[in-house]
Amino acid sequence: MARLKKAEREQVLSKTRALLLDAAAQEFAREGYAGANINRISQSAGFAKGTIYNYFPSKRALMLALIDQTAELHLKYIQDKVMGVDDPGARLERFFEAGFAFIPEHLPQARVMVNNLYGPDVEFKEYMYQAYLPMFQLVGQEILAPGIAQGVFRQVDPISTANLLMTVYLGTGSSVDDQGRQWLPARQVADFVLYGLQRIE
Amino acid sequence: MARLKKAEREQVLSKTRALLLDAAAQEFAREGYAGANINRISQSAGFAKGTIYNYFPSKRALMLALIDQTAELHLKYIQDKVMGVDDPGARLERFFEAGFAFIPEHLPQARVMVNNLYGPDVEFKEYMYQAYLPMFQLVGQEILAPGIAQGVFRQVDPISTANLLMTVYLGTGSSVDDQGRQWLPARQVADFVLYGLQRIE
Amino acid sequence: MARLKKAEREQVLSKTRALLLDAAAQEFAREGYAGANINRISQSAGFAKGTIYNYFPSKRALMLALIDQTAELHLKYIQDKVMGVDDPGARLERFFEAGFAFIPEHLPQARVMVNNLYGPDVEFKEYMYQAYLPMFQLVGQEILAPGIAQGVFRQVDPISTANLLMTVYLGTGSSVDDQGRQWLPARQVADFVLYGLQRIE
Amino acid sequence: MARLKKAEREQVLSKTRALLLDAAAQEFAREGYAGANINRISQSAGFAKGTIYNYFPSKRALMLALIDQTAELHLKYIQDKVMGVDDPGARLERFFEAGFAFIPEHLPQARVMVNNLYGPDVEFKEYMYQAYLPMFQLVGQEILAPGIAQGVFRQVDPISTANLLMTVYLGTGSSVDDQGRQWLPARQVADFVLYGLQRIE
DNA sequence: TATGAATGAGAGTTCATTCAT
DNA sequence: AATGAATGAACTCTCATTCAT
Repeated sequence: MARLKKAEREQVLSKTRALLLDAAAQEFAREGYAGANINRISQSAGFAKGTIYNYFPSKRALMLALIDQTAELHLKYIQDKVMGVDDPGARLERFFEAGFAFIPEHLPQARVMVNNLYGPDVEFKEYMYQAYLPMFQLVGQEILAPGIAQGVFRQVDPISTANLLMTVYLGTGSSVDDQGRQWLPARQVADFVLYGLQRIE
Repeated sequence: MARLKKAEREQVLSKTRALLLDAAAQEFAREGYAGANINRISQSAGFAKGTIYNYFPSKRALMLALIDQTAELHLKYIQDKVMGVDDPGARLERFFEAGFAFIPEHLPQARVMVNNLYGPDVEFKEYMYQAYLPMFQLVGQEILAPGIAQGVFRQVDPISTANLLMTVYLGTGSSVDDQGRQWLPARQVADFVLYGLQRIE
Repeated sequence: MARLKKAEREQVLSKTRALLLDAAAQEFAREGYAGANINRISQSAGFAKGTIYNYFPSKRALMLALIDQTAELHLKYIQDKVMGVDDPGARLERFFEAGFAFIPEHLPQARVMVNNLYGPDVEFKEYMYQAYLPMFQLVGQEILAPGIAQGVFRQVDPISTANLLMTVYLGTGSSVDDQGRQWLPARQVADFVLYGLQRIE
Repeated sequence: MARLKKAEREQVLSKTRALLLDAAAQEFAREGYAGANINRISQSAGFAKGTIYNYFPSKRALMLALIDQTAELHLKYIQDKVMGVDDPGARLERFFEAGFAFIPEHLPQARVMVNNLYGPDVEFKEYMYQAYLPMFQLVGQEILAPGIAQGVFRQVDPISTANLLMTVYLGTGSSVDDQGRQWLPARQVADFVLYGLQRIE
């Protein structure tokens, strides 16, 4: 039997892993963590029941890996766009724009994140905060703080406001129906927040 | 004919029911719906495991009953306070005030509501919307609409803004740690929203 | 409170008992013994759950009482008609005639008897044999034996043939659909058996 | 790809299935359907309690599979012997002979069939009729019809008489005690029926 | 690495039975 | 005698996980 070269093998491995994580996202999104069926995940990814345990030691570990992957993906998706401009107001607009664009493109992942954030499992919730820390910091340090310093935004506490913005973003972003249509228009949410942050001259 | 008088019997029944719903709220809050153990609920309410089925035909029905009970309680708690004043701005302040006060007083119930609202179970989600419709209407028709009409608030769409306010309220309200301390100060959230609604002269 | 006279009280008691046995017959017929619900029996007889235990100490005892009652009723129904004539051939005809007439008139009871006779519960089966002994004897001693003695029937073993006749009767008699219509015509079964017993001259 | 060769795997699977069906037959025969314990079946077949659900999706499905298997086995057992001779009278003798021989060799299965046939569960009853249709047809079309055509049997309706014969066969065949001894001698039953069918010259 | 049969703890639910009233 | 709330054993079924191949 021909041996795969190391690089090839790793590619196969990581492809399998990605397939499994993707299937997991869909299952977790549809059924919730407790209701998710790990055999079904493995099979809908195209593998047999047991295969998933070659990649993740347990159902919980699978969720944690999915959180990690999503947080990274999510940040990368938003960060580039936000940092592409300099003005804090424009950055905030970009944040909402990219943030809301991310959701329909990665609907299952987004749903799982929201489920975890507002769900009962404290381990997942804490893990989420760790994983999303960079995004909190992006909002707090790269958008709000400079905006306040430059007088673009009114004087608010950057940390708790970052929190608030994230809450609004995630809460409204998750308000999608089964076809992924948002019933709280992104534009309007962004407008509301921008308005609420603006300095009155 | 029953030996207990009708009134007595009904009192016992509704007390048991209330105990069970209370225990259910705690269990659902701690474990989530899927993770909740219905026998444990019955037992932590002080009954044997079978007893709960004398009151609720299934685990799902128990959750639906809890949603109903909480929505009613929640509305009553907030409505009185909101309607106690006339000015729309004051009403909005009262709404947040009472809303945030409700949460630590009924922490398990509040958590369960948020879990359902942001959780994966669509039946529960839809049931929640039905049950909370009166509160949506309170915000839209008794606070926002008159406020806009009187020029207290700027021109926004009352329906989707009611939605947004509810989202902010629930999203931030649920951001409590295990001791029920809110890490997004209610005052600040309310201020932000009030600021965002105010008309600029 | 007016006391009922002893006779009246006994009448009420026995009426309640009869109602319960009747409801039991229907439930057992529809659900089988194991599937029968004792609360449902009590309630469909017009009483509360617990009442049935004032009359029968257990579910098994209820079935045994039903077997007793039915066997007695069944025998009485057939015996009179059979003994009303003298000729063994006529008696056999009467036996099938009355036997098949009994079934649609007491369909639930008949079904329960057949279930027990061909069912897995050996206690019930043995109890049935005891309870139906008089009917076996009716067939063997009042129909077959004199018939053979008089040369009306051919020489067969009266005991095992009685058994066979009962089997044919019960087996074919139980072949009724949900409206109680027999799909093995009684007339034809009787003819077949009579033909098989006749002496060839 | 599975490591066992396909043929090997299928053999293991069908052996396990057969063990489970056999254990099921014994349990159903002893306890009846409703009283049967599905975990006990799995364990008495030598497996853990969950294993049975890898082979049958539910208790009902297990029973249906058992009916199918038994009907097929039963038919094959009888058909060969019946069709081995040409004369309708001989065929009828063979039918009873083989039929009665089948029962002690497959006692649990036979009992379950009779339980279903005379039991309260209409779905099982109907399924039984479907599954045993070929045997009905064997009796009607390969034994009675030619026998009547050739003048060996008297003029009877082949369909309802087939029904009657099956009833007699099953009813008397099931009259066995716990050691499998028939208390209605097969010979005698067969004789009776043969006698009843014969043409009187 | 992939497989899938086997495992067994644990869940929701049913219901015969008890008993205080 | 009648009631019906309470009980808890027992049941069917699910599924995360293991492991021999």
